[in-house]
Amino acid sequence: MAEARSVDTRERILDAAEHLFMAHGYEGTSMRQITSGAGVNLAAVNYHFGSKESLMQEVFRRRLDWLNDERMRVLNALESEAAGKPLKPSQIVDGFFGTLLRMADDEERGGVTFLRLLGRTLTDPSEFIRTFLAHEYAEVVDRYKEALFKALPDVPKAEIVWRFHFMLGATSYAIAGTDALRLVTDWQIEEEDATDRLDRLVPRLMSFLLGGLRAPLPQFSSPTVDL
Amino acid sequence: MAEARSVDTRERILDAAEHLFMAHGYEGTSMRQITSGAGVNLAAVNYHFGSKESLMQEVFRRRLDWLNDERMRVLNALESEAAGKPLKPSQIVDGFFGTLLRMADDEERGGVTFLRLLGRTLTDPSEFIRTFLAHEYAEVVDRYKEALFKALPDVPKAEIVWRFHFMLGATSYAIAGTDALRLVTDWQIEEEDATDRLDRLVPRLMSFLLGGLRAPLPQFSSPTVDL
DNA sequence: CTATGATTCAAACGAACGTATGAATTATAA
DNA sequence: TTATAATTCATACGTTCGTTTGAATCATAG
Repeated sequence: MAEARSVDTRERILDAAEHLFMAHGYEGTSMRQITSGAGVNLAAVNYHFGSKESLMQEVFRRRLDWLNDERMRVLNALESEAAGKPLKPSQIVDGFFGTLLRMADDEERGGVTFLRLLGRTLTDPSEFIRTFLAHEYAEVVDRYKEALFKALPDVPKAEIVWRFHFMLGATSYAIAGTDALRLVTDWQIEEEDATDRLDRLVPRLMSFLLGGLRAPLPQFSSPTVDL
Repeated sequence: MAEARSVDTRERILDAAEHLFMAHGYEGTSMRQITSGAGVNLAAVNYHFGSKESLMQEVFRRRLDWLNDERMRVLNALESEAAGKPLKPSQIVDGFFGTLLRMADDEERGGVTFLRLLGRTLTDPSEFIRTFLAHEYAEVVDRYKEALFKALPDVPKAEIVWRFHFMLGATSYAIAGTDALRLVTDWQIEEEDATDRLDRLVPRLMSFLLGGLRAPLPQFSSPTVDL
């Protein structure tokens, strides 16, 4: 078997695809853009991955396998250290979302490119993508949900699930980077440069997520509560 | 001028496009899907709108013009009633995000279909779409940011802008509907049916957003704060 | 060195894409 | 009714899409 070349080619394709899918989306990226971006022959994608869909899945699997393993490892460590007692919500939130955000600094694991790709893809309309991601995430999400149930016994489970969902949305936007509505413009934030911004993003987002997670429960029945 | 037919045709195209863009995205929807979905000739889109891009913009303009006018109206009313005093954060958040969410019940203004489309499009990679949306939103976002600055004088402006961004993300996911990671499954929330869910979503999300907006400020310097 | 399998390559496939055309049809106004 | 403008229609254009093919090139094991 001649592996030396093919491994290189596979990796080059994955890198190019990751970047292009991030920049232009799945449907908006053509095979020819990918292969020429990777400097390989057009047929290489179908040879190594079978199809464009399979390539997309492999782009995510390469990163998500490590991420979700790491999330599991962190949660297991926290729980064994707690010895049966409930964890702090901040620990759980940091284990799930902090672990994700810290990938931004890890260029070997895709860095900001993959994070932006993931953030944008979570709302992607393509059915096969959402199905694939849901499957990749199912186990780890379940574990973290259970941990939150135990950590917040007074909050209805349905409420926790919703707030998990909201936290995912806030995080997704935080990492999608290019602010959807140009809310964060450079002239507005004079005091920090671009390198600082990422370091500060994590504590910023964590404060927000925890504030939302532990907010007072909503009052359904009463009309127009004035809080 | 023969308006009777063309207005019908225009509207039918916009309705079909709105639904298809929501379900399959901009790039994932073809002109032929749109025209056959609307029951009109293939050439009708280019005749009435000029191009696919212009159609996309018109799909949004039709809804956003009303939404942002309404947001302005609400904020103006609140501010004139407050007579110079700062507004409550809850009033501002409800004016911006509540006004949006209440479109879900208004079938004449697109209902949940448009809300899902908007939620998904805010992270869309296409440059022309983000540019267009940023322009459509610029004025109203600026006014609401200023109101928040005044309502929260002790919070650094940069922090408020970021939290606005986070709130937008949480809201986007809340309305994108099809839970990205299948977090919210039917069997998990037995006590409420689908019709209830939307009514309850607004107070749920409002609690979360306000909790996040008013969360303690993040501590940047200290490593691994244990809150 | 040779044989075998893995990989790369140029070229082509049919299908679908957004758009344009010019004639046919319909509505409006004189 | 007739002239004129607006709209619809079937059809086709040129391009790009994802995928396939079969030969050429490479690496490696016997």
